[in-house]
Parts: sequence; C-alpha cells; structure tokens
Amino acid sequence: MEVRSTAQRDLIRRLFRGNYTHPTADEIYELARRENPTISRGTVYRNLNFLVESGEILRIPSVGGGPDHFDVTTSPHYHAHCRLCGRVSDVPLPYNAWLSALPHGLDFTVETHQLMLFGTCKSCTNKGD
Amino acid sequence: MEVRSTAQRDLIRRLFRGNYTHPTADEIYELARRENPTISRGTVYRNLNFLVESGEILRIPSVGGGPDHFDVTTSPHYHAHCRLCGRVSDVPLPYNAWLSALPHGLDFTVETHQLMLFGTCKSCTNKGD
DNA sequence: AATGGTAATAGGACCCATTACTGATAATCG
DNA sequence: CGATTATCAGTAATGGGTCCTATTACCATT
Repeated sequence: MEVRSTAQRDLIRRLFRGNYTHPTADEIYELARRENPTISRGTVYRNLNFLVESGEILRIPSVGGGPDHFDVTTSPHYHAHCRLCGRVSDVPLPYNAWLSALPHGLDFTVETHQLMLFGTCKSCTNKGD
Repeated sequence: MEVRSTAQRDLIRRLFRGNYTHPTADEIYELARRENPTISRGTVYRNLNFLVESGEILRIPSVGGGPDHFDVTTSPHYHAHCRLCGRVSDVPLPYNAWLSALPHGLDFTVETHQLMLFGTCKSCTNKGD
C-alpha cells in the first residue's frame, strides 16, 4: 500500500520533534488544532497509530483506564506516571534488567512486558503535596 | 458510614472464594446472574469497588484498554496477560524483587508499581498457535 | 493540464468499560 | 414496630477510542 505524505501527518510528526513530554492523543490534537483548526480527532488517532506501526514513535499503553501516551524515544524503556499531574516521564532503568530474574518453567511464553511506576514527580512534590 | 450485609454483596464474595481465574467485572456479572438474574451491572461494579477498598480483593488495572481484572489473592504480586485468550495468571516472581535495582537520584517518588507480562499461556500454546 | 485510481481526510456515529443519577427496597438501630 | 439510610435495579451519561461515509488530496499517466 502506497504511503502518501500529507500536511496532517507531517504536522503531527513535527509536534513530536524534540518533544519529550509523552503527550496523549488529546494533547496532540489540541496542539495540532493551533496550526490546523479543522484537523479531526480521527485523523490524529489514525496517524498516531500509523506512526507507531511504522516505528517512528512508541505507544505507552494506559494502565487503569486513562489515555495512552506517546513517546518519541523509540528504544524500549520504562516509564513513571505521576498520579497528581498525570504526566509520564522516562525511567533510566535498563530494559530487560529484571527479566533475567524470571523463574524458569513458567507456564507462560513471555513476548513483551510493561513496567510502570506510580508516584509523584519532582515538580509536583515541589509544589507541596 | 454503616456497612450493611446484603445478598448481592455476599454472592459476589462467594464467587471469589477459591476462584483463582482473575475474573473481569463482566465475568462476575454473568456468574452472579446465574444465581440472581436481576442483579444489575452497577451493583457488581459498586461492590467490586467496595471489596477492593476494604482489601478483600485486588484490582488488576487493565493495560491498554481492556477491562480490569480482580484477584482473590490480596498480597501484591505480578501478573501475565495472555493476548490470545485474554486471561490473567499469577507470576511467581517476588514482588519488589527488582525495585532494589532502581537507580538512586530519580526525580520521582515511587509509591507503587505495576508489572505485566504479555504473551501466550500454556493452554493457548498447546491449542496450537 | 486533465484524468483515473486510491490514500487520507473531516465529521460524526458508534463501542466498550465504567460511573453517576434516580426512585425503590430493605437492613439495621432505637 | 417504625424511621433512617445504605444499598439496590435500571438507565442515562461519560471517556477513550474505533469505525463508517462522503469528500478531498495526492500522484502517476497520458
């Protein structure tokens, strides 16, 4: 299937360049609307899925109902979720670090895994609990 | 606030006794309806929340859109999610095992964490991919 | 430059899991 | 027993996301 370059797709790509804030689909939608007020939510979702498929960005699946986040850093790594501001940040813990600790003889074939820390980020802590 | 004992709450409690299948709210709803056909979804959700609050069961938050699962085993532990049948099983990896590996000087105060393995469970593997 | 084929779009309907609201029912206390 | 009010059944509403339909935009070819 031929892949076309469109203004909307390129806009979304640009919104990610140098953006390490792990935005949600809705945040991307709001940013995109500032430059293209008629862009639709469907287009944002479709292109985020496309960019994840093509390996340009990473999806950080929600844990427990909230929205998914997206990440320009495509090498797999872990994330921390601030339960006060809802923002997601990177955790400099080597991926697969603990997987070697997995017991053998598990009745389960592991393909991937997801680790998420929950707590309070620096800036929320500083603002006073 | 006074806590009352009701048939619906006790029924849901009973459905968990000896049930290590990590059911979803909907699975509990279907089981409950076999004994009490007029029980409502709202009641199931309300009581699952109640039982989680009171520490009688554990909520396993969904990762990536699916429904939450619930667990009679209340001591924290890890889970594996079969992406074929959707069932959740326990992983005998000591909780907090890897947390000691966390780098110090993180700009984040960790309160809890969630680890989920994704892959294929034994019975789905046996059924042939 | 116009054309055909088809990818991608805007906008909205729809889906799923869950929560919130609204009387009605019933468990507990006095 | 009767009053209080937690809990209930039933339904509407919510939030995040997908899917559908008509329309538009891209691009290779004449």
